Amino acid sequence: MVSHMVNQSHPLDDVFHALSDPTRRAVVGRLLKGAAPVSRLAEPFDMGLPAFMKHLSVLETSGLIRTEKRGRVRTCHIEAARLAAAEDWLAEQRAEWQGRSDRLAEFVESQNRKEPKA
Amino acid sequence: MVSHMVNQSHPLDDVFHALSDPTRRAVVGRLLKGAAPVSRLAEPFDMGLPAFMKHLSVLETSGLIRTEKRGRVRTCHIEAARLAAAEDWLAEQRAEWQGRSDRLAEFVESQNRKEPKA
DNA sequence: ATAATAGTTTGCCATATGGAAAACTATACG
DNA sequence: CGTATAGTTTTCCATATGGCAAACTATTAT
Repeated sequence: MVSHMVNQSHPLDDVFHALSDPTRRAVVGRLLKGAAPVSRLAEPFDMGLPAFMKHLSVLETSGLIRTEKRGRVRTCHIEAARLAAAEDWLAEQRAEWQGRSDRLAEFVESQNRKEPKA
Repeated sequence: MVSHMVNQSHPLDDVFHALSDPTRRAVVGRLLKGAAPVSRLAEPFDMGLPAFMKHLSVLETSGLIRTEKRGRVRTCHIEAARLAAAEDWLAEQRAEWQGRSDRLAEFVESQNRKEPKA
């Protein structure tokens, strides 16, 4: 139902979602070693082509891969910049966390909450 | 080195899935700045507490946060190590990609495929 | 003791996801 | 031409996700 869904879909939503599946992470890992056509990519996996194509579709929607069809063969390539986008977000978060000087103080405070108002 | 075949169920599934939602990423970002109780965390979001608790549950299952209840207040903390796990995976992938010496050749080849039959 | 607070549990609903099987399209190949 | 190959589309199904409202529990606060 669209009426109550705000859906400000951030591109990172799709990237992280794409990476949340082991098949798709494996495909990414494979494509990082070089481009490959659909059926060769699908070989290692125990599922039908239609199911596998859905994974490719999720990856392509996320921008992690791009594909092009020549004749009857669709070749898939990695789009490393998208991977970098995810890595960048994580790096920013880590920087935020590492930059904090009051993490210990915060822990102490959380202990103090045992006594609500001192 | 486990990484060249099909991955089965992996904790990374849960971490990336947790990060694929903007509400949950925002919660992570908030918690990186300091621990907080459920209702304070929930304040910025336009949804009921039950829905919000589901997000917290996803985060906790992923290991990205941990929570502890004192009295009637449940305090949530970030688990930065889990964030690092995701970042590490991405860094490994990037290293793989950056380590390849034939990326340019591959790119040129992909360009050539646009011309019918060299 | 009562009431407010902070979460939690329980139903319920619409949509998305991940898979299968079957039928189909479009290119190669012989 | 006919046939194998490489994808694609379609239909169907079970489960998961993300949200709501209402009822409930457990702790403070008055």
